[in-house]
Amino acid sequence: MHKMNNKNKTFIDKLRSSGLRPTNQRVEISKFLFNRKKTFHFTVEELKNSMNLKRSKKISTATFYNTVHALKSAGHLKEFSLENNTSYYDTNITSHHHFFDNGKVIDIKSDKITFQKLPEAPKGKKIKNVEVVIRLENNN
Amino acid sequence: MHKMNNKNKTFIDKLRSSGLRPTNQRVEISKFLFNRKKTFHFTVEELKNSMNLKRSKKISTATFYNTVHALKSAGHLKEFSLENNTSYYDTNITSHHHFFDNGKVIDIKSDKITFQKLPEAPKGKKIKNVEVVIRLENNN
DNA sequence: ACATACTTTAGAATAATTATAAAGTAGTTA
DNA sequence: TAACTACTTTATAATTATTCTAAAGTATGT
Repeated sequence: MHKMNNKNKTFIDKLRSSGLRPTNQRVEISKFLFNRKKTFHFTVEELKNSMNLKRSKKISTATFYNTVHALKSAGHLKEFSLENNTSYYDTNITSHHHFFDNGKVIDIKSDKITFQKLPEAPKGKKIKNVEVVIRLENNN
Repeated sequence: MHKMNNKNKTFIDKLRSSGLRPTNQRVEISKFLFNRKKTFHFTVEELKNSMNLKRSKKISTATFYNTVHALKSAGHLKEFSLENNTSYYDTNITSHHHFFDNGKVIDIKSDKITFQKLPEAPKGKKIKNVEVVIRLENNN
């Protein structure tokens, strides 16, 4: 039994609140995802490659998928899709919006977009969230 | 050489302007997609199944994908993605928005949503389009 | 230490999509 | 029409992202 430092605390909490025991692999993934100043956008494949590159003992694909899924289901990651049949995840789970620029994703803070008019939800339904995607192209 | 009726004209034009010769298969697909009053949302798999169900001679998967792609590239179809790694297409190519309700898609006319505030595009970029997705959930 | 339950992993399975290459069809030209 | 060329269709293989499976490993409570 070793002492746990504060840095790791947060990641471990996210794992626990996702119903996951904090195993070594999961702690490393969680640390990699959340131990950063800026929002991080990634696909599971990208995450796996960048983490495994520097490791002698690789973490398996299934573990990456399982961990990312659990974190997402618990609300610690946000999922979104581009037009390439791949799931992207965002460590910024606060309500916000995105610029899409040729596959590159840039966050837009929620307060940068406000609505003058929004439609009513159909009867029996209510609005869960509103997401705006602003597609960019080059000036010429 | 047979006379072409007006109904077919539109579909054939869409094919030609997509760089596709109007073969039988393509004309039938184009007709199926565009000969309808309401906007049509579909995946290639759904399109294939619903068209091939009533046919003795099936149209191949590759032809569906090729035709849909060309129509999309030419701007006759709009592509969008949900969180299930499948491409959806929309015969409504005018700028508009969507409700997503458990995988079901409902169009929102462009004028139903207006903005009070929108961010500037990053330098060197300009805004190509703005798309809003309103996710729904059941009341209570 | 034991038992039970949860994890990891490699590899198989699946689903959506794209690529390939052979056979078919259309359009053009002589 | 005959011949030629270019474009199409198709079945099938290949690819990519993801999920499933089952065996071996690890953790936690008693």
